[in-house]
Amino acid sequence: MTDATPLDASAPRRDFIREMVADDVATGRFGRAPATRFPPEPNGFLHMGHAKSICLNFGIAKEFGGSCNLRFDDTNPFTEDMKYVESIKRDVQWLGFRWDHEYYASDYFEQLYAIAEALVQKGKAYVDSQTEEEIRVNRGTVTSPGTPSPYRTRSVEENLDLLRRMRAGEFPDGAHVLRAKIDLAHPNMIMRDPLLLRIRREAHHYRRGSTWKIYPLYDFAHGLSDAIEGITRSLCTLEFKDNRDIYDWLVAEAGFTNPPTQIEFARLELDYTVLSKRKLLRLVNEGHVSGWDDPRMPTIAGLRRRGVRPEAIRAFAEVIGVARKDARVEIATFEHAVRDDLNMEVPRRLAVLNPLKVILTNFPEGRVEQLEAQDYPHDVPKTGTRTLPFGRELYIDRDDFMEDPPKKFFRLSPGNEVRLRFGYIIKCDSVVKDATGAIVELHCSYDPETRSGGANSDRKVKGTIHWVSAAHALSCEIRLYDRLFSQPDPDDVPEGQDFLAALNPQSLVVIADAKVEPTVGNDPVGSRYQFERTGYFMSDVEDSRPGHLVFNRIVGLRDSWAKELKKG
RNA sequence: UGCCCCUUAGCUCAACUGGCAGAGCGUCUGACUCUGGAUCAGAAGGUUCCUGGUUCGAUCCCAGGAGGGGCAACCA
Repeated sequence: MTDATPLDASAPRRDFIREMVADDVATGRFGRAPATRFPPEPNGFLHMGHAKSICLNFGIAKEFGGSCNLRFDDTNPFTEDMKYVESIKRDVQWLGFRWDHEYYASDYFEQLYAIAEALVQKGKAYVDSQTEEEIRVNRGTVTSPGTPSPYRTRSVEENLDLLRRMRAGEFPDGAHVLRAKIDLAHPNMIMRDPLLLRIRREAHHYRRGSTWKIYPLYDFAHGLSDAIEGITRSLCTLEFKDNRDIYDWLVAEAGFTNPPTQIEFARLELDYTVLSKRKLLRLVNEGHVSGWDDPRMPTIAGLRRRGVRPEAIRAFAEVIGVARKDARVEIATFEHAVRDDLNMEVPRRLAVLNPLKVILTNFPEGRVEQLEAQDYPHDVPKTGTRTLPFGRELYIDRDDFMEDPPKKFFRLSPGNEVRLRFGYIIKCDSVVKDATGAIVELHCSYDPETRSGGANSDRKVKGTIHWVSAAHALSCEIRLYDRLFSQPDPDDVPEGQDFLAALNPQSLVVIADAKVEPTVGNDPVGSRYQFERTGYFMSDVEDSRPGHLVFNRIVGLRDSWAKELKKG
């Protein structure tokens, strides 16, 4: 069939999963359209790793004209909560996907129970009454076979009786457990009589209340839920590779014809952060961040709050691709996707993070000029302009002035000239300091001939810096977010410490009184900008309001000056 | 004393199952010249972990070896 398909250069490159799905379609293997599912457990917020899976599952359904369900894998009553299902639904939709059906594994409990009884009837499952400890010990180790439980040979009648009484709530937690009867010496540990059902007599399930006294384990619930829904390809991460054996065993024993099959792919690992709901939950619970939507969190909610657009996340998912090898992705790859998206979308504005006052000594007192400023650079296919007030007193960024600059410093320094973006070329004449020697302001002169767009505006100077008019600028709070951890792999810490030891104390730096051009004052919250030469920002949807503007740094601009400095 | 997965450019990763090995970042060079800490373009860069085998042809298939990872939760 490959010969029959002409090579199409414009066709997107496919990963191994899409290849397999394409093959399913070509051979009619499943006799139905490709069906996938995204199966989160509602015990935490979704993060970047889930985003990868979402893009994969929903993307395949879309590309192949199939379907994708959202199914909550809610089989553990101790950890799950309705607030998480709501956040998950919101996040999936925000990412730009719509599910065909919304399902809950907890709605399949009755069917699962029927399958359990059927397995018992067939002699393929039994009730074990060993303690948790005994079960673990008797499972053996990776290098030695386990020993069968003394209860393994119970009669079908006794098993059935016990199972029904488990369900009826006659036994306390841990008294009995339902196990598949497979092989205690199986080379795959998963297949050593895996547990199917456990007693949770007192548990309160967030959806089923106290009606159920027994709950299925992942292996028992997952594959069968897929089969019930008619999924064709069950996509999961690499660590479930060994579970595939029990997946296949169960759907076959349950009598499903043409059952779904599992394909594993590498989970996402991102530098300088953690992608584990357990760890993210600790960050939230122990107060290391302000919540699941803290802009430093790699959660979908955190990225959204920070200002990242769903387009950037989807583009990122596409570039990292999917493979069968564990993949640790550099944070720079993600930041690149974010910049790449924002660069083409958001208007430019001028903001001064660390204000240093500049007085133009030869500019008439009280005079205000209106300068026209482009919203987008020449290579962005968007247009727009705004007017910037320009006066005798300005603010520039402290970083843009050096009293004793190194060779390649093209910004302002005593006796040197620099262009003010959209404005004039100015020259630094003198530096004013306070008693401690700290620089308090600069006295400069401007060249009236060099106004932007004017007749003689083409005089060249080495650098252009951003500025705001002191009389017109709006004060604002700026939150500079940086990576949450100070090392690429937060888990790589000395013996006896955990990932919290790698937390970056500088991950949030708040600038209480920055200055921004007045044009942004009435923009709605959630507006995004590039503050020229600084980075991309979004006004915070929770805390920003007229009179108290708050901007989150989404991502900085590529910083080649920092590299220059490093080179020394 | 097991079973399974992985090893490709400086780095992080792709490569549609046998047909000239690709991308991002980084590096270098150039362009624009009012983001010079932005943006854009081009280039350099590979013994595809090692050793054998099969084949006209191997990153891909087979055997052995080395290195990394997953599996022994009544979590998912």
